[in-house]
Formats: sequence, structure tokens, C-alpha cells
Amino acid sequence: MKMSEMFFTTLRETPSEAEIPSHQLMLRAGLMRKLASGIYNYLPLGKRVLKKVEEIVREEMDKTGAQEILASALLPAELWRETGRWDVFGPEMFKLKDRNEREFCLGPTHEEIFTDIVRNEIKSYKQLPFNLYQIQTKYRDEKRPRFGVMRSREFIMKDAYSFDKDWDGLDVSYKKMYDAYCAIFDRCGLKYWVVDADTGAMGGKDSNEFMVQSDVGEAEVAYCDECGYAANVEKAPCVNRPIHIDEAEKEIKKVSTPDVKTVDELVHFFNVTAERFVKTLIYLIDDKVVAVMLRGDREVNVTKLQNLFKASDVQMADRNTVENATGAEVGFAGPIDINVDALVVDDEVANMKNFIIGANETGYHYENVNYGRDFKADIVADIRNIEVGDACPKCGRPVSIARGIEVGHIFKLGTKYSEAMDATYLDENGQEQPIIMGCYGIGINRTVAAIIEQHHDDKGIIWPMSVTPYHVIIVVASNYQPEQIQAAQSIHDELTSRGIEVLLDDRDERAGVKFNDADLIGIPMRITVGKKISGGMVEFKRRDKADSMDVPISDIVNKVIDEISRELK
RNA sequence: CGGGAUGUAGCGCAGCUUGGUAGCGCGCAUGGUUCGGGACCAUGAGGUCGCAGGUUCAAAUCCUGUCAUCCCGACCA
Repeated sequence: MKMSEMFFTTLRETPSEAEIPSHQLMLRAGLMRKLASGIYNYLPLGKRVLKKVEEIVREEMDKTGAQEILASALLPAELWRETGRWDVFGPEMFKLKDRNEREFCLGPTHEEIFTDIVRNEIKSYKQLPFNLYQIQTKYRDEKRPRFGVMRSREFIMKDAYSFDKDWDGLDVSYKKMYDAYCAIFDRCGLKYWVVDADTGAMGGKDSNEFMVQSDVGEAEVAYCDECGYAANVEKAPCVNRPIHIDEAEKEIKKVSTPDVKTVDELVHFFNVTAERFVKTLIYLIDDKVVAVMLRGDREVNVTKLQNLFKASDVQMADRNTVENATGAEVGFAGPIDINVDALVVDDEVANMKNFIIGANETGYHYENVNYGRDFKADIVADIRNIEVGDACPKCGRPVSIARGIEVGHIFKLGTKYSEAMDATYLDENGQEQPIIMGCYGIGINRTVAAIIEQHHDDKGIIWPMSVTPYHVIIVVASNYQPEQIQAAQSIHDELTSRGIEVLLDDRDERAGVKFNDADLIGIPMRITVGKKISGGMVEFKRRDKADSMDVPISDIVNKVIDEISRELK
């Protein structure tokens, strides 16, 4: 491809709206342009990268025996009403009506549709198992689109759905996807964790997320370098040890604490650390008022709370609700004589001795409080966030926490959708059984952004060979030298005929501009045709290396082919 | 949805306090000189200052509303 003819512009300056490297570089390198918040148009260079990633995904999916189909993105409401998700998705769903007032949405995901497709075709256990997938555009009206393509309202997803006759079969199907996902992200050149994940509103049993290690990720991952354990922080269980266990239980005492409300103020007032306090937070969980107790320096894990109550909505209570429950101003809540539907105590608190709590009376706290003796919970459970240094749930050593970009997510759905939608088969005994399902998603655009996050420097993108829009760029140092143009053209033609993807920078620009653009768009190999062409030499440079080498023009094609085959082996 | 910020040429920005003919850099076009890490000179094109009201002789500038965009938080199969 001659760059003089390519639809392509780079930006010298970073657009002010872009915050993170991948977003900045996708705009600067001319991969895409914004159409509206969270909606992007892909230009030739960006489209080629998307295609490369899609093709890797397709190859690995096909290897597992999964079969590609294509469902519509425009979906009738009735299917979503069958599972109740027309309302569950709520405003996240782009909804619309046709001329006859029939309701539709733009598909945010496709469980219902694949289940419908399958229930219409499958009658017998003999037809199971199988796995169907598609690579298709999804629509979600995100509350807050963010970071370019990282969280967008329109995005390309590979979604796969497995259909088995029993749970053992699902385990096999799930493992195949798990392995395929590892192969895909390995091929994309990504460093990632496979983490235990919460199944959330998708329902189902096991779930793993594929998290690319990156500071700009939106999710937090607790991981253990010793044993390899990794989990989404919202999922990771806390292993609690008894605290102050060797202390004798002291006598409970009411203390006047005027205007001392927050944990910080308490720490100052009592002159002890936050670990000696237990805070009582009031939540609204669906229609219940729930008091939640945990150590003063800990954080509530809303996901764990939500799962504990199998609730659809969890939020902090408003001031009135708190004052009704405690009979005191906000800041003095405690478990004794509290008026709530349920009292939940973090299991760490149940292990503490002689701690300080609010007295449910404005201006007072209790000290030397002990669980069991002074109050009792309706539920004792793990409801806090795991923190750096907490015990690894698997091996007990201290965990670390880092951020990750979720590029893939796999679920064992079980019968959630097949039962709701009556997708059944007849087993060996002629009995009707629900099909056992799994679902498996990869965000294609987000994967591209994640690759850039892990593969860039201050000059631009550094594409891995597997996903680069072109393998090699030939820079003509001096366009006005016919000898250089001719040599570059012949290298271009030879490489192209060997199946290599080549950019030829024949633009009427100075060499510096071409070098900078080549670095910005991140082509992994660069051939410079310059003065040394008179001696039959060209220059070869890799984007990821600082130094370059002179190569005889007769060897350059083989040099390029060697590099590619070494890397894509 | 709560909090914060920003909308002036394709991109990056100044001008607004104190109302008076819309500017700078980059990019773009033409000509010339240059030519291996974002050249230089000259000439030029390009903007209803997000939009709608209002105040005023006069609004990019002041007021009201509205839309859009970004960030933090909440939320998120």
C-alpha cells in the first residue's frame, strides 16, 4: 500500500479529550475518530487491526469446534420479556419501536437469541453438545462511556454459547473455552490474569474473567505471586484471623463523644488505631433496611452484600432512614437496640475483642464491646473487600492488588436461560430436560486498546506482529531520488508477492516526518531506503529496538520473512 | 444519577475579569529554497465564538436556559 494514496492522517498533538495512552494513540495514529460519546468510526488502519484480532479469535474458536453464526443486532422485545431482562437491563438497553409500535432493542448481549435459535432446532440429546459463536456489534447505553474504546456504547464482541446435556458436559465445554481464551490472549501479546469472578446478574455457577494487567483498568484484581491465585476484588474471599484474641474481655462502658462522628475523628478522640473501631453502616437492600458492621478501616463489598441477600439493588441509606433506624444523628450508629430488618456482621468483627461502636444515641459510643456478649447479628458473613496484605484465600500468603482491563469473561450459566425460555431436549429415557448452557465473551475493540496499553512508548504504538495493521513499512528517505523510489517500490512488490503486508511511505515529506509517523502507527519493522542504496544497502530497524542494521537489498526480503515467521511461529 | 470542568478554524490554545471590526501555533493550499528524526521564506484559504433567549446603541465577552464533551464517584452480562 502506498501511503501517498492511503486514507490516513496522524495528529501531531494529543486531542484534549483523550486521557489514557490507548485512547490518545488510537486517535493520533489515525486508527479511529469519534462520532459521539462512546461511539467511534474506524479508519483503514484501525479496521485492519480489528480484523487481525477477530481472525485470531475466529481461528481459536474454530479449533475448539465452535461454529460461527451471525444473529441480528436488532432484537424483538418478546424474547427479553421471557427472561425478565427487558426490565433488568433497563436504560442500559437501546430500545426502539417499529412503525407498528412493536418494541425492539439493539442487542446488548445475545443469551436470549441464541437460546431461542437452539430451542427451535434441538429436540434430542443426540444433537448435543455444541457451541455457537458470532463476532458482532453490541449496543449498551452506558451511563458513563469512558477512555475511548475501553468502555463504549457500541462495540464488537465475540460471544459464544455452549449447549450441553449435563453439567459434566458443561465443564468440558467451559474448559475448552478457557483454554482457547488463553491461546487468544497469548497470541495478542498480552499479559493477563485469569481471575475468579462474580457471576453477577448473568446468573450461573463458575465464572472467570481475563484481566489484562494495566493501571488504567477499571477492575481491581487481588493476586498472589506465590501460588498464582487471582480474583476480582469484588469476588475474592477474605480469610480472617482472630484479632486481640489474647485480651481478656473488659466491661462495656458508655462514653460521651460529643461531635465525634467519623472514624477519623474517633481515632483522634480515643487515640487508638482504626482497627479498634467497628463501624455500623446502614444500607437499603431492595426494600430492606440493613445494618452492616465491619472494622473501622475496612470497606464494604457491595457485591458480596448483594449476593448474600440475592438482591437486585444495594445502596447506602439516606439520612432519614439512618436516623429512623438508630434514633440518633448520623455518625453514632451501633448494633445495640438498632431498629433494622437485618443486622449483618463481617466475620472479622466476630473475631475482635474490646472494640468501640456507636451507641445509637447522639454524642455517645460504647467501648470494650464484644461480639456475642453484647450483641448478636442475624447474619455473620464475609462482606468486606480484600486488602493488600490480607491472606491469600488459597495459600495464606499476603496478596497484592493491581488493576486490570476485563477483555474476556466466561460463565457457566447452567439452566438460567434454558428454563426461563423452555429450551429443552429429550434424554435417553425420553424425559424432557433443560439444556445446560455456558456463555463466553471477548471485547474485540477493548482487546485492541488493551494491547496498546501494554505495547507503546512515548513515540507511539508498538504492535505485536500478530495484530499489526502492516508487518513492515518502507520509508523512502529522499523522495526526489528516483533511485530510492525505484528500489523501495521493488522491495514493496517483492514482499507483497510473498504475502507480506507492506506500507510504502512514498509521501512527499521529509524523512523525519516519515520516521515519526512510522513510530506513531507502530509498524513492527521498518526498512529505510536512503543514500546507501547506491552501495546496494538498505537499513532495517525494529520498532521495539533502538538500533538499526544495514542489510544488502538482496537479503532484505528474507530478513523480513524470517522475522515474521520467528514471531508468528 | 451526584460532584467537577470545558465548548472560539481540522488539532492544540489565547481573547472573556473591564462589552466596541476574532487572534496565535501546528496542519492545509500555491510558489520558491531545502531534504536521514515533526525544515525555512513568501502568499493564501478556512470560524454565524456549541445552541436558544435576554440585557445593551453594541455581546466570544454580562445574564438565563439548553445541548454536547471530558474527568471523579455511583453503576455496569
